[in-house]
Amino acid sequence: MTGVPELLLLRLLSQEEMYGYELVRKIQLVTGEAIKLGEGVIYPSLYALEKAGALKAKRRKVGARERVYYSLTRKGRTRLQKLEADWVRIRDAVNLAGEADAVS
Amino acid sequence: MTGVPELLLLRLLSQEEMYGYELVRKIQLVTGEAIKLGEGVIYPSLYALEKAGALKAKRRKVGARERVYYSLTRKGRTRLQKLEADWVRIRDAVNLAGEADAVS
DNA sequence: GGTATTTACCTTGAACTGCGAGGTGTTAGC
DNA sequence: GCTAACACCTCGCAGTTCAAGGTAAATACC
Repeated sequence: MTGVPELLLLRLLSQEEMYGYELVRKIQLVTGEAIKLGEGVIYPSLYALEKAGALKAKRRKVGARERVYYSLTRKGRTRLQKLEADWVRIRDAVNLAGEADAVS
Repeated sequence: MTGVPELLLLRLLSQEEMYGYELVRKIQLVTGEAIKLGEGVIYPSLYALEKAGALKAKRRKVGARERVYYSLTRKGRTRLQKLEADWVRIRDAVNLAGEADAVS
């Protein structure tokens, strides 16, 4: 209904490229622990977004360890804008419904 | 993740008892067309909530036509409070993430 | 009188989402 | 040498949401 995980991923990646494990912790950080998305959510989401052409992956060796960095494509930026708009629409609608309800 | 449909249902029914078909239109009305939940969402939700003890149903004849009116139980009010709190948590977290992201 | 729309109920099957719990191997600290 | 953190990945379930159907009565329209 709201697509919150995807929205958060695209938002963060629109700022700077990051890798999966990093995103898991970053999301907890920027939401003040309120939203915790596990790796079981993050990794499949990243693959789906990459497959959809919204993200591009870049494998990079850091020492002997490999990380997969993701960044937004042009298509990804378009998608982010749409998700932001959707979110605002839903958020405001729910708030509106709350007020209308309280008043009625 | 957010349980928006259930939240809207419980909110509306906490104000006054209503029947399924009425709820479908009411939700469109109070959200300014932004959220449209079809009968395929509403009816199963109502049954589930009734089964969970959050709603009670009252069949009433209006003319020769029968309507099923739903209203909140005490358990339903508790559940509504929890959902409201959850919603605020998610909403604020997403907003917070947006700001943190824009600033960083 | 007949027909179309609206009211009102309900079900089904599928798609999509989200997640916990698992597994592998690497690096760092003690 | 051992434990904890790092970093990747997958599986299968459970829950949510939906479009599309179907029934039947009431109303509106011609």
